[in-house]
Formats: sequence, C-alpha cells, structure tokens
Amino acid sequence: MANAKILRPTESELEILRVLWDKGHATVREVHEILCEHKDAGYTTTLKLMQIMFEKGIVKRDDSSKTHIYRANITRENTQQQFVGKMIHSLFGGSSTQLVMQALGNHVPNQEELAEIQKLLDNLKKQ
Amino acid sequence: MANAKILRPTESELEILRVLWDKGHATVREVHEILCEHKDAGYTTTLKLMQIMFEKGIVKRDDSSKTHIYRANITRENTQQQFVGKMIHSLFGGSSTQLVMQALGNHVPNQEELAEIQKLLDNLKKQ
DNA sequence: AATTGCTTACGAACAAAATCGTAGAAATGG
DNA sequence: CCATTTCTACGATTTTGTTCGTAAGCAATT
Repeated sequence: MANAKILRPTESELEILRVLWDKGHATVREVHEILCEHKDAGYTTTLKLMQIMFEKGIVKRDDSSKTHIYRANITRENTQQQFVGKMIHSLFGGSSTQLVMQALGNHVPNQEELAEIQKLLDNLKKQ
Repeated sequence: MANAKILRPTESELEILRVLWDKGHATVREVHEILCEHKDAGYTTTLKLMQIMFEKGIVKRDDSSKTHIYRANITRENTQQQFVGKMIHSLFGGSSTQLVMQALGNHVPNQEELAEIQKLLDNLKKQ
C-alpha cells in the first residue's frame, strides 16, 4: 500500500464520483457528457480532474486500451460517513440527533421511508 | 439590499461562526482565544478572516469603539439547512432518509435522544 | 514625552482547486 | 495514405482560501 491518508474529495470530485458510483465504470467522455447536462465546463477540465483523482488514489483506471476506463476507489458509504461525521462535528456540536432532526424537519419523507426509519429506531431502542 | 448571493461559509469561517453563534457576540481577541485552544494560528489570521467575513456579509460588527464587536449575520439553523441540503443532494441522491439512516447508524444516540426523534417521527406520521 | 501593548488595516505570499489551451499519439474513414 | 477526430498528457493561468508580516492609531503607564 502506498499511502493511507485521509481522502477528502472536493466538490468537483464528488460530482465525478457520483457518476462513477452510479454507472460502476465510465470513460472521461461519459462522465463529461453527464456533468455537462448541469454544469458548463470543457472536456479537458473533466479529464484533468479525473487524472488528479487518479494520482490521489480516489479513482482507479484501466489504461489497457487507449480510452481509459475509470472506477471509484472509495465507496459511497465510506464517503458519506466521512462527510456526515465532519458535518455533525462542525455544525451540530457533535450531536447526530440534531442533524437527524434538521434533516427530517426540512425534507419530509414519505410513509414508506418513515416506516424504515421507525424500524431502525426500534432496533436502536433495544440496545 | 446590496447583494443577495448564496452565502457558503468556508471551513475556517465555520469555526468562527460557531464561536459567534455560541457567545452571541465577540471581539476578534475572544474568538481567537477560543480557536487557539484547538487550532494553531496567528492573531492576524483570525482578524483577517473576520474582516473578510464582514466584507462578504457573513458577520456584522459594531465599530463604534476601537475594539470592534462581531456578530453572526446568518443563523445557525439556516446554515445547517444549507449544508444538509447540499449534502443530501450531492451524496445521498436527494434522499433525506438515506442521510438519517447513515447518521443514526454510525453515531448511536442515547435513550433521551431516541425519544426525541420518536416524537418528531410521530408528528410526521400524522400528516 | 517616550514606552509598551493592544487594536485595525492592508498587502503579500502561499496553497489548493479549477479551468483551459496546446501538443502529440492513436484510431477512423475518406 | 492523408485528413479528421478523439484520446491523453502536461503546463499555464485563474480563482479562492489561508496565513502572516508590517504599519499606523490609540490608550494607559511610566
């Protein structure tokens, strides 16, 4: 293993990761096409970003053919955890409950989701 | 009104805001003292940051006496909402429930907090 | 009045992130 | 076989955030 540092994707890197997590694997072109639907950037910008992510170890790639194929090298779950943890600390005084309240209060879930949360809550209560 | 742009505090700015939210108002010196407990930075660094935040409109200040007194100009709740919303979008595919599950799963709350969440959940169910 | 200590202001340096232009290699298709 | 397209690589530039040194003002103390 080369380097086990903390990997903190930037905002732009996150956008790219989302595509990779979604599709499993993708070329720069494919990623770029999707990003361009909402964002406005040149192709080489996306390319450069992905190259940097590769150097950082955030993504891996298969360069056996001319057009490289990229994959995420960190999991969505892990990244979520990282960001949620940081946010709980920096904005919610360390209280995950505060975050939960905020999230539930402002983005109301449907019945099905409520049931899901209830199930998790019941499990937590038993401990 | 001068400018109604999106206010997105940086990481350092958030640290300062936390102090201001906590104390209500504070001088640069006071903020700096508190930051220094955990961080290592010069006084003028904190000063400069707060000056920039003033220019951005993130904080306001009373400069009637030589030592200026700063206050937050955005609320904690609003900022939380901003960040939570952004995170739900960029990392949880728009699903607040996913975020809640993640937060509850990894930072287990105590009984009291569980009850609080339950109460909110009950309210949501009634709608 | 000079010294000391605290304040703000301000510019400069530095670092990290994002953007883009250009060059050259490889494939494509007239 | 040449022209066009599509890649990657790489360096330059811009932008944004962070850090700090220095100067100047003001007040208290000697």
